[in-house]
Amino acid sequence: MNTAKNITSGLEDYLEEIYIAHTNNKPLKGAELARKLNVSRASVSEALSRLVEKKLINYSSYEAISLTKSGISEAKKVYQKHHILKDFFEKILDITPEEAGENACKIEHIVSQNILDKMIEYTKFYQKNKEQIDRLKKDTL
Amino acid sequence: MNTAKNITSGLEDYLEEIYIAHTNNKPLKGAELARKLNVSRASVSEALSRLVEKKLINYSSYEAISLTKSGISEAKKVYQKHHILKDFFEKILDITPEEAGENACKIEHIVSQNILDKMIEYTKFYQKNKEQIDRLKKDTL
DNA sequence: ACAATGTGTTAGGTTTACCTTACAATAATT
DNA sequence: AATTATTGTAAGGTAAACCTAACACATTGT
Repeated sequence: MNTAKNITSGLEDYLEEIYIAHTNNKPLKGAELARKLNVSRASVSEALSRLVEKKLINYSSYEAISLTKSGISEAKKVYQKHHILKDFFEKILDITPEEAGENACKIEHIVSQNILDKMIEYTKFYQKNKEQIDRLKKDTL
Repeated sequence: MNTAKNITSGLEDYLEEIYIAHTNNKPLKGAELARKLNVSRASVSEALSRLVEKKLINYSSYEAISLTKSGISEAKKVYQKHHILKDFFEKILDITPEEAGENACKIEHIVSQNILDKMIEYTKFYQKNKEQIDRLKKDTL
């Protein structure tokens, strides 16, 4: 199978960036994507044709890239993973937003759903009990 | 630069498995490594020559693989990362050892040192305050 | 000792993801 | 409209990981 899902980490990064432009209603062209992801225009060109093959985006030369329905739902998944991780790193581990984001970017492609679910749960728990936990922290460290 | 460090995720996996054999004083041959890592003997053969080039292991055909000094220190780093992650997933997020291990295996190659340090800190904090935190958890969930 | 089993390497391929260079097509500016 | 700038693609390469098949070399068991 090589048609729809089975998206690779590499492609997920492109998809995610396209999704961000999509949610901001900013038309996104290949050259801009290349700049955002720090890759060459040629690499973007290849990646976009793979995404078109997989029917995750609509795209033809010189036009803005747009997501298909299944592209949106795939991208949303990746984006959510990213945010669960970033949030967890920031809130629980007190990592700066930049570092949290960089790590989330890489880990989002490989972490299991189960761990993400537990991270959500733990983040919620922490937020509900911030005062008590922070007090415990002060006493410990 | 292609001589010593700059070890890739792929090679780290080989190195880690060699290190485990090393700490258990079990002589390890290529074929056994292939079985452990679920790759072909051919792939192991290639990986081992890359590790020899990088002076991380000593090895010649039909002999047990051994780590050089710098191999040991590199391997130790990877192994520690693995355990910090595994521990954190098990203890803080209540993930099964298997799943924690699988995730650690992949994430160990990409996570930042800073996050690992915070994970250690948090794990320590948690263990010191287990009762109180667990009580809070029961009240929340 | 010799056949069977196990181990290692080579050669030749694949896939993903990236690159540079060069050129083509489009858009923008003057 | 013509020039300049931007954007896109094609061709050709690299590098890491992996594979299978075929063969060479070693070890083990009878």
